Amino acid sequence: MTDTSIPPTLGDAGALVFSFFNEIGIIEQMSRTALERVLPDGMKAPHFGVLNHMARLGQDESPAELASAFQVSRPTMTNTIQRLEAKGYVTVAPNPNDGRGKIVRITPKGKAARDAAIEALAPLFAKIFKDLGPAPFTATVPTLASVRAYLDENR
Amino acid sequence: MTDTSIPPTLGDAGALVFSFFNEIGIIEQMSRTALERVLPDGMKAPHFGVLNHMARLGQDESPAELASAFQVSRPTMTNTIQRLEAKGYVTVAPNPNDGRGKIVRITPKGKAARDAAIEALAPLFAKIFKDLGPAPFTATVPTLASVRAYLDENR
DNA sequence: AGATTATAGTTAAATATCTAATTATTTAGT
DNA sequence: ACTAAATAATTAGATATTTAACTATAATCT
Repeated sequence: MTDTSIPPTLGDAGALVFSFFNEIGIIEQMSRTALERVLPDGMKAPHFGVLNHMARLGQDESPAELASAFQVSRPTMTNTIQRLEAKGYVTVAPNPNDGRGKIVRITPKGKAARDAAIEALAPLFAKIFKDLGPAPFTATVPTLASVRAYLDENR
Repeated sequence: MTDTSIPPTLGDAGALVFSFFNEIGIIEQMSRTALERVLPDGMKAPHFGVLNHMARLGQDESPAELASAFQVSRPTMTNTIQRLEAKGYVTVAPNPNDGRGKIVRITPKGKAARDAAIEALAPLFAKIFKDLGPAPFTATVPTLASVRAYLDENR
C-alpha cells in the first residue's frame, strides 16, 4: 500500500494571508536591526518607542496603558520600563488614586535621549523614503492600520 | 535665557516611514502570538517556517542557506535547527563536500508535524481572509515584497 | 608551498518577548 | 459588610533574537 496522500496546503486564500504575515515578519526583523544599528547609546527599538510616545503625548501614563498602546504584554512593558528607569529616562511613582497602579513619567534626560534618537533616525528614514519613494508607504499604511485594528479586536 | 528650542521631528516623509515600520512591528507581534496559540505541540513560528520551507522545497539545505532564506542570523538558525533536531523533525549531517558545512534534512516526523501545523493554521487564515476580504492582502503583498527586497539589498 | 583571507558553524552574553503564577488592591454582588 | 471577581504590577521560567568572539576548514594570493 503506497502512500498516495496529498500534503495539506493552505489554499489560495490561506497562502495569500500567510505570505502577508511572512513578509511582515521578515520586514520587522530587518527594520528593527537597521534601526538599532543607528540608535545612540545602544538604545533598543522598544525603548525608543516608549520614549517617543511619552515625549509626544507629554502625559504621564500607567504601565498598563503603555502595554496597551504598544500591544505588548504587561510583563514585557514592566521590563522595558525598568530598563528605562535604570537609565534615568523615566521615573516610576505609585498612583495616589489607585493603590495597585503606578505612574510613569519621562525625565528631561529621557527627552534628550529621545531627541538624540530622532536625529539619528531621521537620515535613515530620509534615505529609505528617497530610495523607494512615497508610494509603498502611502499605499500601505492605512491598510496595515486596518489589519492591525482587526487583529487587536480579535485576539 | 529660556530654552526656546523646538523638539526635533522626523518630518512628514520620515514620520510616514516610521508609521510604516511601526505598524509592521505591531502586526508582527500580534500575528506571531496568534499563530503560536494555534500551532500544535507548542510549535513556534520559526520552527513552522523552517519545516514548511523544507517540506515544500524537498531539498536538503545548509544552516547558512536557511539563515539566508529567513533573513536571520546564523546563530539564530543554529538554535532553531538544534530545537528541530531535538524533536526529531530534522537530521543534521556533515557535508561530505565541505568539512565546514552541514546538511539539514527534514524527517518523516518533521513532515507530519508540518502537515499538522498547516491543518491547524488553515482555519485561522481562512477566518482572517473571510473577515477582511482579499483587498488588504492582494494590495499590499507585492509592495511589502519590494520593501523587503530593498532592505535586504541595503543592509 | 605557505600565509592570509573568507566562510561555516557554534558558543557566550545580553535583551526582548511570551505565558503562567503571585501579590496587592479595587470593584461588584449578595 | 463580606465574599467573590476583576485589575495592576511583578516574578519566574522558557524561547528567540542579536552581536562578538572562537574554532575549523576552504579558497586565494604571493
